Amino acid sequence: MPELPEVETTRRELERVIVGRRVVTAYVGKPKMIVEPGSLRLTDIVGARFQAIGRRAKYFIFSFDRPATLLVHLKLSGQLVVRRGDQTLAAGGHPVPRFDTPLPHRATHGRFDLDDGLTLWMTDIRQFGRFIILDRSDVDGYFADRRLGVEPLVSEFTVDALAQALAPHRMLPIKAALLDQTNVAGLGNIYVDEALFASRLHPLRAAASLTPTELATLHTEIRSVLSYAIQNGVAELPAGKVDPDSNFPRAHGRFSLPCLFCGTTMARIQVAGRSTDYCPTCQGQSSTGKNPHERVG
DNA sequence: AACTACTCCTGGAGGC
DNA sequence: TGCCTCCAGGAGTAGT
Repeated sequence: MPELPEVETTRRELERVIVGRRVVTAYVGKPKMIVEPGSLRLTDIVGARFQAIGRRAKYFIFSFDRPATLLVHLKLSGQLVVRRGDQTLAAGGHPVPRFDTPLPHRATHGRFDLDDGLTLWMTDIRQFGRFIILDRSDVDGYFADRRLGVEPLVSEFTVDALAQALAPHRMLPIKAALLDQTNVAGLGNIYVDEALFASRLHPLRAAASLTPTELATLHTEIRSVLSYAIQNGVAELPAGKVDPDSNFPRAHGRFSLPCLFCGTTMARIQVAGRSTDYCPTCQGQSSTGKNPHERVG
């Protein structure tokens, strides 16, 4: 499920390959996947040249040498692949179907032929992904309308910013608060579990109840987990389960497996309608800020 | 304002 | 083998 690290690593791959290329054809087979809030249409990017590929939260921002701008959201199961013939030049997102699958796949819904023989394919088993066409000047407003929170990897994301975002949520579980894109933008189910595990925080702790020490730890671990994933390969769990011998992800997908720190069997609960894996020992309800590992060894 | 429940989809897994 | 049910989850919306 593409979260911030998957979108960011994919963005970098795409940027390397398609910036400077010109769009020859733009086709999206499912009308419901096209969002055109203004006067611009998908066809308005035909003939345009890619200038830059940006990212905000889990949105790709494709900028061109004209005002028409394309946002892409992969939601749960979208993937982007750039091919020249059978050769894959860039790929990212949900790994099903496999990135080397012959395209178009029956779940391929977007096809953008570029000059230089390249094609950008969008495949999405669940059809939740979206192509959003906006005027360049309306992009900031689009995100503002969604009240997207701070980006966790920019300097504006401080401990204080995190504290302010969580403060209104007196009853909401910290897990639910971190999934809410208006608080922090870009985290999803996997990396919230990872950040809470690394921070030794129980997912049901009330968001506004964190001590200053816990907030500082959570702030550090959110950045650490995201940065690690971007640097070392992303956490995709095609079958919803992690490889038992892998040490990443360390929490999500490890339900019923031993905690990598203390050996306790990892538990799974539902929080905000999402499967949430955590260690009952390391992430106890204690709000003392004491690290359970100091006792476990 | 804060929070919950539901919706969109389909493939894969597990039960019998 | 073959049904059937359940599960996975980002984000928008409606309702409490």
